[in-house]
Amino acid sequence: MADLLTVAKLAGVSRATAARAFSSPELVRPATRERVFNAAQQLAFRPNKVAQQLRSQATQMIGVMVPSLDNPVFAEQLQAMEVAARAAGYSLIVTTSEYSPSRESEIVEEMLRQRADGLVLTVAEADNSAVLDKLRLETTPCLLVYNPPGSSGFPSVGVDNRAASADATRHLIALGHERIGMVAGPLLQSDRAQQRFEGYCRAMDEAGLIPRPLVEMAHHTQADLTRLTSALQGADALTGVICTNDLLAISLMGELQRAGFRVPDDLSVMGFDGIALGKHLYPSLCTIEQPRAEIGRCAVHTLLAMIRGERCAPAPLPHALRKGESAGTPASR
Amino acid sequence: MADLLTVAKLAGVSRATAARAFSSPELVRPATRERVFNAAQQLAFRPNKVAQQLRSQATQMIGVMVPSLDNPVFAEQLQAMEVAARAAGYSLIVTTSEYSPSRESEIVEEMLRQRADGLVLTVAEADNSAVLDKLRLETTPCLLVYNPPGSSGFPSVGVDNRAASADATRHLIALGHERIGMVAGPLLQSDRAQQRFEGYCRAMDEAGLIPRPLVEMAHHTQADLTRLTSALQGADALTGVICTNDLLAISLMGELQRAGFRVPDDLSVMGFDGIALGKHLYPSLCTIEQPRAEIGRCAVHTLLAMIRGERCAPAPLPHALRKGESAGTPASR
DNA sequence: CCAATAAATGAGATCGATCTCATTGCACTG
DNA sequence: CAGTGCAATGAGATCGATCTCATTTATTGG
Repeated sequence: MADLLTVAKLAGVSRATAARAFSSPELVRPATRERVFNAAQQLAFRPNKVAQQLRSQATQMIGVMVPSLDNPVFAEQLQAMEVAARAAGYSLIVTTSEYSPSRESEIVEEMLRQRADGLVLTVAEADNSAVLDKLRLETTPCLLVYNPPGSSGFPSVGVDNRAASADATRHLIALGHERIGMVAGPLLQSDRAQQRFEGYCRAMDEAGLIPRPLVEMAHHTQADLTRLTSALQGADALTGVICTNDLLAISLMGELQRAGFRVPDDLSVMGFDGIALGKHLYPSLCTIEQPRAEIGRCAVHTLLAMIRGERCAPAPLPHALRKGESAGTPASR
Repeated sequence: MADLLTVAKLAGVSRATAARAFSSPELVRPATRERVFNAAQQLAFRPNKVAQQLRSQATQMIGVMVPSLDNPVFAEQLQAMEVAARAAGYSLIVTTSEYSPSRESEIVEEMLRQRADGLVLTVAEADNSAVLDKLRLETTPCLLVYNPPGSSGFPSVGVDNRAASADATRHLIALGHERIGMVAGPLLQSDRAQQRFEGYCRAMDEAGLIPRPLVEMAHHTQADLTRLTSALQGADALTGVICTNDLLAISLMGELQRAGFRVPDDLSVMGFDGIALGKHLYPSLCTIEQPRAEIGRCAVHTLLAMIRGERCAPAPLPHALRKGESAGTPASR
C-alpha cells in the first residue's frame, strides 16, 4: 500500500507538503495540491490510521464490553451505539464477557493496550468488580451501562431499576393482583436483577402485600417451569409473575402455555427490558421498556464528553411501562 | 503512560533489551530480565498495541459489517465470532450498514484505512455491490457471510438458501398443505430472500403445486397483515406461509392471532433463520435453522486462514429443519 | 591464562503520518 | 530596485515497539 512519502515523491514535493494537502489544504498552493491529489489517486493512496493514531496519541476507538450479544437488549443498545459512534468519527471494538470476571479482565487489559480512547462496559456486579478496581487506577475514561451507578465511582447510563421494577409491580397490583412473584436468572451475576427485586419488594410493601422470595432460574434467559410449580399451586398460587428480563418472560410464557396454563388468564407475566420482539408476540409481552437505543446513544455521547475532559454524571434515563396482553386482570374465584 | 524507553532507563538497559525481555525472554539474562520486569511493574507499563501494529504491519483486527444488530440472526453470529476471534488473539471492529450501500462504502473504506487484517461482510446484494467491486482491487482478505457465493468472486460462509427454503416448503407439503405462499421484506435489498423464493418455487414445482407470487412487506422484520388479506380469503386461501426470516414470521404470527386467526389451525407459519427465541414461543416457531454460531466461528477461522495466505472456498454449512408448533396439518374442509 | 566461540546487549533504522521550525519564494510598497 | 512581510514549502524530530547488525561480555578449551 502506497504511503505518503511515495505520493510526495511522485508529486515532486516533500512529505510535509503532501500531508498538508490532506489535513490543511488551504495551506497548499492549489496547483501543488492538485499534483498531490493526482499522485495519491494514481497510487491508490489510503491514509494509514495506525500511523495517525500513534502520532496523535488518540485512536478514535471506543472499547465496548457487554455480557452477551445473544440477548437483544445488548444487541439493540450496541446497534444504536455503533450509529452514534460512527457519526462522531469513532469506531467500536466490541467484546463479550459472557458474565465471566476473568474474561472481563482480559478484555479490559486488551482494550487498554489497544489504547481505546474510552470504554463502555456492562459488568456483572459494579460494586464488587475486580476489573473496575483496576480501571479506577487508570486514566482512560470509562462508563457503565445498565449497571446501577452505586458505589463503583463510575458514571453510569441506564434506568432506575428499583423504580422501574416497582412500576411493573404496581401495574399488576392495579390490575387486581395480590399474589405476585418475581423470577430471575442466577442472581449473583447481575446487580440489575438484585435491584429489580428490591423495587418489587418495595411496591409490594407499599400496597400492604407480601413479597415472595425470588425464584431463581439456572439460566439467565431460559425459564424452567419446574422451579415454579409449587408457587403455582394451592390456595396461595401466584396470579402474576414479573421476570427480571424479557427473554426469561418469553420463555416462561411459552413453557406455561405448553403446560396448559393460559396467559394471562391463569397467570399474568411481565418482563423487563422491552426488547423489540415482545411487541409482536401473542400475547404481546407486558414489560418495562428500557430505552435501549437511547441508552446506547447516551452512552456514546457521554463517553465522548468524558474523552473531551468533561466531568459527567448522567441522570437515569426514563423507563416506560409497556402494556401488553400478557398481563390482565386475575381470574376471580 | 510509561513506554518501553522509560522502562529500559529505569532498569538500566537499552530499549532493545527491554523489548526482548518481553518478546523473547530467553535471549535476556535472568537477572536483567527481572530488572526489566520490576521496572515495568513500577511504571505500570502496558505495551502499546498501536505501535506494535505500525511496526509489524498487522493489526490483529477483523472488520465486521452486518446489516443490523437489531436482528438476532446477526447478533448471534457476531457473538460466536467474537469468542472465536478473541481465542485467536484478534479483536473485532463491528459496524452496521443498515442495508445502505453508501454506508457500506464508508464503512469498508474506514476499515481499510484502519488496516484491518481482514473483513467479514454481509452485504445487501453480493452480485451487484459497489463495495465488493472496490474490494476486488484490494489485497485485504475479505469474506462474505450469509450472502450466497454466486458471481461475486468472494468466498462465502452460509447455508444453501435455495435448498433450505425448498426443505421448508417440502415440510409444509408433507404436512398436507397445497396452497402455500411466501412472505419477504423489501426484496431488492436482500439476495438471500431472492434465493429463498427460488427454493420455494422449485419445491412447489416438484410437487406439482403452483407457486404464488411473493408477498413483499415494507419492512424487513415486521409483517403487515393487510398485504396478506386477499391471499387469506376465498376458496383459494393459503393454508401455509413461509417467511424469509424469523422476525417476520414471529410478527406475522402475532398479527394473525390478534386478528382472530389461529396458528397453525387457520394458517401454518414458518420462519427462516432459527433465532434462539423462536423455540420458546407458543406456538413455537417452525423454521429453518441456520447454524448461526457455527457460521460465525467458521467465518473467523476461514478469514484467519485467508490472512495466513491460504486460498479458501468454504462449503455451504448444513441447515436444519426445526419443527415447531406454528406449522401443522391444514384444516380439512 | 589467553584465544576462540557463544551469549548478551546496544546503537540505529524502520513502520507512516504530522508537527515544529527554518527557509525559500513571491508580492507589494516606498 | 531594495526591503518588509506573508505565503508556501522542506528538513527533521516524534509517537512506541522491534528488527538488524555490530559490539561488548561471558564461557570454554587448549
